[in-house]
Amino acid sequence: MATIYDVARKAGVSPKTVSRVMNGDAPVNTETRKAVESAMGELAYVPSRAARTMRSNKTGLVGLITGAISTTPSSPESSGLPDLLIVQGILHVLTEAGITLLISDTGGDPAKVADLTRTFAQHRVEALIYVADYHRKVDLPAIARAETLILVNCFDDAGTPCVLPDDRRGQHALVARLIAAGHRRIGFLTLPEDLVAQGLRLQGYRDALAEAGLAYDPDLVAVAGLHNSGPREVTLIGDAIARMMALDEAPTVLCCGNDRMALQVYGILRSRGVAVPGDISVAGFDDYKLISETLYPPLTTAVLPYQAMGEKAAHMLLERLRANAPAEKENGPLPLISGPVVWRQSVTERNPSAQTG
Amino acid sequence: MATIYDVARKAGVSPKTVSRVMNGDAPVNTETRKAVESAMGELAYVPSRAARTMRSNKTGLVGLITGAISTTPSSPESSGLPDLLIVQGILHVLTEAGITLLISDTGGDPAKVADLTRTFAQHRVEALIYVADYHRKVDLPAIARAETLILVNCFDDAGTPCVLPDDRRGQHALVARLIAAGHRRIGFLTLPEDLVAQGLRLQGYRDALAEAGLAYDPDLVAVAGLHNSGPREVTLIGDAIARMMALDEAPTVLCCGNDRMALQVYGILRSRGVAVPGDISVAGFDDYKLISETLYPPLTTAVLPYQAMGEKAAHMLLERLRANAPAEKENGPLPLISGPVVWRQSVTERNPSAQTG
DNA sequence: CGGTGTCATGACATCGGTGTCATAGCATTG
DNA sequence: CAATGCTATGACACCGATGTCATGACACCG
Repeated sequence: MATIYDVARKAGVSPKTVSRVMNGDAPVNTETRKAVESAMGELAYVPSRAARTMRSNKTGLVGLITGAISTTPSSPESSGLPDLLIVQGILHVLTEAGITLLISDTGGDPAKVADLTRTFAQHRVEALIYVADYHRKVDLPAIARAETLILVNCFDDAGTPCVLPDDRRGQHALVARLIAAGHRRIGFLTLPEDLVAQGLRLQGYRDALAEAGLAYDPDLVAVAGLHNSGPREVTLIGDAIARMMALDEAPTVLCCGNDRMALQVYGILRSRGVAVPGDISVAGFDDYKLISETLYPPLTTAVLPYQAMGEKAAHMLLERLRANAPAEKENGPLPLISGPVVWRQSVTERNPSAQTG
Repeated sequence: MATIYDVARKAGVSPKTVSRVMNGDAPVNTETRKAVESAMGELAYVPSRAARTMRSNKTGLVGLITGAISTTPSSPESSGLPDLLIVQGILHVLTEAGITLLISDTGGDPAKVADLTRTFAQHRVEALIYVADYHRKVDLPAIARAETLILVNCFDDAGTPCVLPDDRRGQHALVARLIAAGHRRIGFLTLPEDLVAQGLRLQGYRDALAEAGLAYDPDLVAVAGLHNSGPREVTLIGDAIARMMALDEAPTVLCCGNDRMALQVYGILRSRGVAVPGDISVAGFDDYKLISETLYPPLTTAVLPYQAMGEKAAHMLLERLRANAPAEKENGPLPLISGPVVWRQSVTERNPSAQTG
């Protein structure tokens, strides 16, 4: 591979002049520039980042870790998707900014974090991003010390900067929209109770009810999600639905903890001869398009903006890099990213005047 | 950040000796070694890859590009998932091998490939991987010249090494298994005709029929998939099903082009009062667990082993790197990766003696 | 006891860029 | 015309590792 010396010799100038042509940091005579540029072209010269890094201490690299990072055991709600979508969002923004992403995966083994971090350190990454596969608290090994570090889809006790989904607001918006559509009895089949998202979404649900002056009825709320699909979850959901449908005032719509659960609810309801949305409406959460757009009828759901979270994290990172502010512990409000409600045909409009929202 | 000189000074030795301790490439006195190691520990020394790269010309970096690479327009069957799963597979293997992956995304713009490739070249990546989001032919810009390059989920005319899914074998295995279960009239709702996978899977379908001595009946095959979900696809699939069900000898099972289509088929069948699998069986393709495990009843399907394809590609890469054989055009048989059939409750066993397979 | 081999270590050059400083050439200015 | 300033360029050192070679201290052997 050609070096700056080869180019310099071919163009009949000094290496430093070639450097100046590349970086434009000092005036170069037009003819000299042309000579250098054609020499670079002929030799297919590509400057070496390694050499450049040696002096400038700027690598243009950022490290990203997905998979297990916490030292606490984790409950894998993991479909493996969210973290990948977040990574895509980060990738777009950073690529645009000329930053190259080093990506590693713990493969589920938290013990590997130390190794990966060291590898990143060897490459002198300018910052680290950790992406969790579902909204949760993490317990960071104290390795990623002084470095700029940003957490996505997770948070810790130390106040490390993070980007989180606004589960509460999302559920609130969805339920408010259901109410606007004329629904008053809103069943809620929640995620497992140990998930952070579950508590927040329940709050959002209650917020929306309170805002509309509706009473909170515990009979309409049931923990019905498990961490994985399977016959046990089908039973759990089925029982919850049966209980709710048997109420004096049965729900007119079922909010599900996520789209995956909604998919199960479709099957369960239909196998019992209950039509969606003819007999009862169904709503999800996440907007996994693979499910929400494909279900028949298509699913009304709240967007969990994974891609946007990734983009937000990338922007925060760029800002910090420019400001040269490493790992500033923020005590301001956390950046909570919320997504819109997507209205599809799985929910009936009981109140034709409520087409807004 | 501490350098090898700092460590050497602290330990009272020469930098070269520190280097020897790190690399173990020459004998070092035990006491000297201990002194050096404790100096490294105290200074939290991490060697610089950049400096190391300067002499050795080994970077331990591999570049990966996803998104549009081809200069030909593409039809986006893309749910965005496959490429991500493939990347995960690659990531696991390469991380294990101590190689760090530089990942970029064209964001759908083929024009960016040149930029990305140049960035990778600056980092002196030792190889390039391109990952497509669905099985297709690509038309590579002639940039990634001499370098070791591997294509995943796609192929080109130039004979660049690639890893592809064995669509034909997968469909063959699935249909053979259906036949073993006693099914004789097997409907096939295929993917759009312009997809490479469609032709291969249709061949697999015919292979299995021929092998069992069953006649191929064109009435049982319909192109019913579009590139995206939506009312048009629902209509297409619905019409195809109606036509097949009205045949003198209606199918007892419907094979769908992929799991997403199967999900639609579930909805369409049930909205017409047709029970799955009571009245008719359904099979998919891909084994997107999010769908196949969650559908009610769970979906019988053929695994499209994206993760395994990624792993295979990574292994091929490692082998080439070790052999130092850049971009050898292979003319041997292509590595086609096939996955198993996953048998779930969406297909009835009509022949109780056929529990094998 | 001198020659030879092994062990342990250091001096020095080098990889490919860039920062610093010097300098030659020419124009401008008082 | 001498002093000053700007343009364009090069010489040289340096970033932090490692490859090459030299060397001093022993041990072993005949």
